[in-house]
Amino acid sequence: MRKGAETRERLLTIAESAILAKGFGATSIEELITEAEITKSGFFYHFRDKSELARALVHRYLEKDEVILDDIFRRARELHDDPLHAFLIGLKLFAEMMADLPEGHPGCLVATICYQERLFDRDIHEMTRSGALAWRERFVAMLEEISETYPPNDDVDMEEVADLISTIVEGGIIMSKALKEPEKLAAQVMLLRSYIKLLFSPRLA
Amino acid sequence: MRKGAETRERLLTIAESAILAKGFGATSIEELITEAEITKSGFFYHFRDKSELARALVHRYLEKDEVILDDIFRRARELHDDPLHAFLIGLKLFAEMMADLPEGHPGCLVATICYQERLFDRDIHEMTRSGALAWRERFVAMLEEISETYPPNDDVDMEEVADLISTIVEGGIIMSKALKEPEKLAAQVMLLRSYIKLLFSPRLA
DNA sequence: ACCGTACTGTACCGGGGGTACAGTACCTCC
DNA sequence: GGAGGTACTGTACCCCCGGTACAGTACGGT
Repeated sequence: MRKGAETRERLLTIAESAILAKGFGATSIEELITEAEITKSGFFYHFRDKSELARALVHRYLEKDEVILDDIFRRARELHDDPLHAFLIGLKLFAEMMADLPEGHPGCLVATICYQERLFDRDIHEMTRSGALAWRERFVAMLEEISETYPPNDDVDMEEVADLISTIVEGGIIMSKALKEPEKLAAQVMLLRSYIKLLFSPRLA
Repeated sequence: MRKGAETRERLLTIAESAILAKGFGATSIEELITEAEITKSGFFYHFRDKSELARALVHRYLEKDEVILDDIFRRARELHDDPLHAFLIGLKLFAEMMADLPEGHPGCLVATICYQERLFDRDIHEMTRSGALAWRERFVAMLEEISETYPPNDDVDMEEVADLISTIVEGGIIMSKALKEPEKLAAQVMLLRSYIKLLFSPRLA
């Protein structure tokens, strides 16, 4: 039981980094078991097929992601009681976390899956979609609380602004990779912070 | 000569949509030649190997992209002589173009390649990087002209703002796909427009 | 008639996904 | 201390696909 879960986790970790670097279709079960030092039978003991591996991967990824975001914005709220300032602090903490990744962000599983749609079944697409909707709901709640105190300086839909956060993180990861500038992601998140500041700043009314 | 170029173009078009839907590694030469109705030998007559196909694909993609952007921002400038208003019009035209894609944006080749780095050689990475730098230069030039007349309302680096445009397009494509909301991309580009408006609007100084 | 272009046809190799089982080492619980 | 479950290994096998090699050919222009 204990040992099985460890091997499974090791397989998932190896698979995640391989898939983010080469894509799902180009990642062979062979290379995963070589790196994990088990046999092919061992792999199929843990996962019925490659598609079950994908499901387990996305499940684990989204759960970890939730924990990280919960943690950052909970700490931000502890540092400042005002919703706008707490949110700006949260974005700063997030940007710092992205800047602390020495080789840049390894990539988002949701993005990989979107760019290889045809390889995955309806289940996986449901999972990534609800992951993206969870991001939206999290940020919409914060933004609506902010706009109660600070009327926005432009007529924008808060749901769109919430999605803009995910958009900039996803886009920032790609631009970091394309430009080979790992620090780009953090810088783009800080620009988002600049927009939030301008959007809600009462001095500019 | 004439017929050869046609077949080659057909292969590139088929390959592009297959790669954007399934990834490079998962796209088989077999399926490309089946759809193009030629033999495997015919494929290898046009491309030495899969990697040469990739190079040709990226080359064609970036050239088309340049033409489209040139066109949009040239027309925008014809519609308004002021650099800020022309840029805002250009973003609107761009958003409309994205909204007119009935099935949503098919995806950006640069993004696919970034998420499958290990499958491509140095040449291809140089091509995608210079593509991203070309986007930056195009927008930096416009933004600097704008900031001569309209001092920005926040202390931001114009190179970062230029990259934000690419970031939002790349991220918007992913969010459209993840959420299965094709109209999301256009909406996110319009939010970027809102940021540019707030950043340069003299009324908010 | 000849030459280049644009292919087709055939044959072959090795690797990878996936299936099917039989066997086994180890631990736990009764 | 035996039974049964967990977590594997070992072996054998099938088919498909990427990729290579190279011989042959239909056709259009000069």
